Amino acid sequence: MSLPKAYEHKGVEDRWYRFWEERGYFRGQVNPKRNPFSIVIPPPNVTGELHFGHALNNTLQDIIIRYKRMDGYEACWFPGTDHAGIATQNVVERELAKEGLTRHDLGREKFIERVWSWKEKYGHRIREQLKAMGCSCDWERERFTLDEGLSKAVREVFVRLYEEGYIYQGERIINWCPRCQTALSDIEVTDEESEGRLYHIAYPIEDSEEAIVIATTRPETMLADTAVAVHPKDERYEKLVGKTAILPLLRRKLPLIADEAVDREFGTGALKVTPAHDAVDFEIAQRHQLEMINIFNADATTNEKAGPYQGLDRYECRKRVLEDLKREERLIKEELYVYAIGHCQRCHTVVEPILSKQWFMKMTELAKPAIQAVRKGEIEFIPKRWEKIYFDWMENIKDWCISRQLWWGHRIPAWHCDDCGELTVSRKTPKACSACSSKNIQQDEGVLDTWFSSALWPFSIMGWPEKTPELTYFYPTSYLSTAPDIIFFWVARMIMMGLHFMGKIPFRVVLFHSIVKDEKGRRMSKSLGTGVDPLELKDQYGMDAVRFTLAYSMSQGQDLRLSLADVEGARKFLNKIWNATRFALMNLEGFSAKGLTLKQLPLQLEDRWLLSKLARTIEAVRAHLDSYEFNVVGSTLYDFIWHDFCDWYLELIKPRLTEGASDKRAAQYVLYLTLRETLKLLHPYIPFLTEELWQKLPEKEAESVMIAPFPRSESAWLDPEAERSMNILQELIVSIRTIRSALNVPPGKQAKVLIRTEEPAVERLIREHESFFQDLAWVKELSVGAHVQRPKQAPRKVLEYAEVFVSLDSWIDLDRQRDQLRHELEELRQKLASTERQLNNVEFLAKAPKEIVDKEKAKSEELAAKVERLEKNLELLGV
RNA sequence: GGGCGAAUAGCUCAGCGGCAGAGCGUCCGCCUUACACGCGGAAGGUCCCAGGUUCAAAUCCUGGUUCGCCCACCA
Repeated sequence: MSLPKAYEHKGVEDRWYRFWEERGYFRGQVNPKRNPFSIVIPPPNVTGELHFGHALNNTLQDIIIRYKRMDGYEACWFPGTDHAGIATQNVVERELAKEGLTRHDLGREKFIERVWSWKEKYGHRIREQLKAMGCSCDWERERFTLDEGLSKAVREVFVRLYEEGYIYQGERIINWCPRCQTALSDIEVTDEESEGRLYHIAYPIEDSEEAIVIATTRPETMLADTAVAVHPKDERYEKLVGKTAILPLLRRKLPLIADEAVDREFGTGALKVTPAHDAVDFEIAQRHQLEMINIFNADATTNEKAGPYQGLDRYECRKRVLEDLKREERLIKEELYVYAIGHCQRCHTVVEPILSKQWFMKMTELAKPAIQAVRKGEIEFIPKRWEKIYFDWMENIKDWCISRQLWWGHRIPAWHCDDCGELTVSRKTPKACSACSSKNIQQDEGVLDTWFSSALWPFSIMGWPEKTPELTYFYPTSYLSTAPDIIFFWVARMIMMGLHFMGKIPFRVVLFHSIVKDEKGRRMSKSLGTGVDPLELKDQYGMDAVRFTLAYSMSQGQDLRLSLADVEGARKFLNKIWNATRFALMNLEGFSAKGLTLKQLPLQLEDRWLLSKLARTIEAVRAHLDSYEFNVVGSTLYDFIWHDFCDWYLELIKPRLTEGASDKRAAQYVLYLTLRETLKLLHPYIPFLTEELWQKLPEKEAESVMIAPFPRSESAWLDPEAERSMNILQELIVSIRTIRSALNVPPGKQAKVLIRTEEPAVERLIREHESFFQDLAWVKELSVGAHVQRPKQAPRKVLEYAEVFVSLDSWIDLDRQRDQLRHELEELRQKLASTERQLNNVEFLAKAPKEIVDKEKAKSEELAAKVERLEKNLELLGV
């Protein structure tokens, strides 16, 4: 069997995905014999395409679920998608617009059919993309938030919360998007700073020459004013309170009232009260029983209440109002003014606060146990600082506007009676009004906020409200991985709903992953044109490379800047693994590990050293996976494989792999063992390549690496003595290489090396491993001992326990050697000075722990010795 | 207005009380038969600034500077 010299991912990845899927490895079953480990996927929007945020998030989930699956848990990753109310409806409306149609042209039923067919057509794309990324989801458990089962859960929750008094209908100021033509919740509105104007308008006082000047950024809303308010303690306006102002243009009489909500510092200290178009004004109006006038239609054009201004777009209306105010000389002043203005999260239209009858959920009581669950540590947030953000929001939580004037979504299960006006809220479509038995009932036109169903995801996906075995076994889930920007939208609400309906937290750990940015530090976004399709990179570099890069580059609490150079680096790492395996396989032909144990084999120093390193690597990988430090796991594996395994071990054992070498089998066994364990350690990160290579192993532990047991660190492998010895040999070899390189000696040129050491153990170690020096430092002749004399003008390197000389006769580059020594000496002197400063410090000697002081002393002695020897050396060179 | 995060090698970033690290880039030398997608070596740092705590600070505290992100009903 001969493999190509370079790893080619194309064709490999998808083949193995099919292999796993066909064998059912992704399935998670209720299995009392094992401990469950479950994850629910943050459901992507059906209409969406996966971007790098998804790629990162799902890679991290897949790493964890693969790790736990290999480690003996009954692992189950529940996948699915979200119907994404507004987003999806907008997409389909845009499609219709291309045909010159609106949803109203189709009507509700036809429109929803259209969205469903869109969903059927494109909804599977997410699944295909996740598969392409290697995600080991249990596809037989895939759900969609508008599925029959999940819709049932939604109705059940709505009805129960209504009956319990948490859900109510009310007339409130809500955020209205005139483009989407629906109410929004507070968190669906994003404030953006924008430059506007602050207009000062004079409202005359009835029966007086006086006027009161108010300031506003939205002058058109004056048409809906029903009062003017000042602060009760504002002396400037004391005598005006109780009088009547006249609304310019419309000449409506407005009471002048006093209310604490007015800020005396702002503008003129007088506030126009517009109860139907401002939340603060609405509250003032309630306190003073003011009239409430709504001047806007659903599309933010003015209605009949705007009088002569009826039928205008809100900005056109603003323009006309301002012109007329100018004409009437009521516009006193206008100034440039930068202020935050709310925009629709989905379409970026400026949101209009409008008084409207909507459905709300009372949150304060629901939030309490959810706060406790995190405070008591039942749910852990990583990084921890998100807990504070969660607490701040939850402790000041407002009622949640859950109704939307959309067509795509869960229809609100409430029916209004035309006869008695009462509401019937019911799980099933009622035949008659529950209050008066009238048959003239109409279902509420609205649907629920898309996040309403997402909040139930961790248990609705497992079949709730039925009492399924899955719920008993897999709930609560073990781990949630998500983007920090949906902590309020989703995470907080899942915790509240989970506690309320299941009586248990929905997950034990929440990892808020990094935000993925592009190379210039911009947030990846399709609308900004900075989005890159993860699958394009899969094509170019292979998904394994992309996965490794993402996991390796993430860092808890930090943004991740995705760099193509890093992906390229990961690809090279894969190639390195490919070639190391190729080398191993070439040398394992005919080898069988059957019946072999480490104990009976003549292990060499390098074998014991590598096994010790392997044991530490396994330990570190497990520990850092358990704490979700994916980057540390990545660098641990990278260092072990590239540096310990390839650079040192493979090079050291090459001579032993030749025919007839006496300890060949020991090397083969360690090689085989390390390769096998390493492939398993790597598998969660780079599932495709590891499977490809696993299948080529001479003796497979399992038919797939995916179901092989995750490595456990063997304490018997730990060998501190071997590590110390190898360190010394490595240091000596590097010293020789450094000298050679400094003198421009090509590797082909063999050198004579002398090592002076006064430590017998070091001397013995060197003698026993002379071949290391020949193979790795191209040494021809090696003399070692306490009485080794430095050959004339031989360049040297000073170590703690030895001095290394390289005798190179004719081709010594003296200048180079001298520069190098000077540089080194300077560094050493600085270090020595700093340690001496420490040791002359009485307080350091008195207060620092003994081992630190001892370490410092030893260091100082070594440095002093080195400096002295170097100085002598330089003298000899005639400096 | 409040809160949070970042600032470390030319670039991208780890490290977060006890000898300043990696990858990429740069420079020098190598086709040493697993890998030139490679091997060996090297250069390169006021750890943003100013104070403080400590025997000891890149790391902890205070205050700044610059950048980024959240939250908030000054119309």
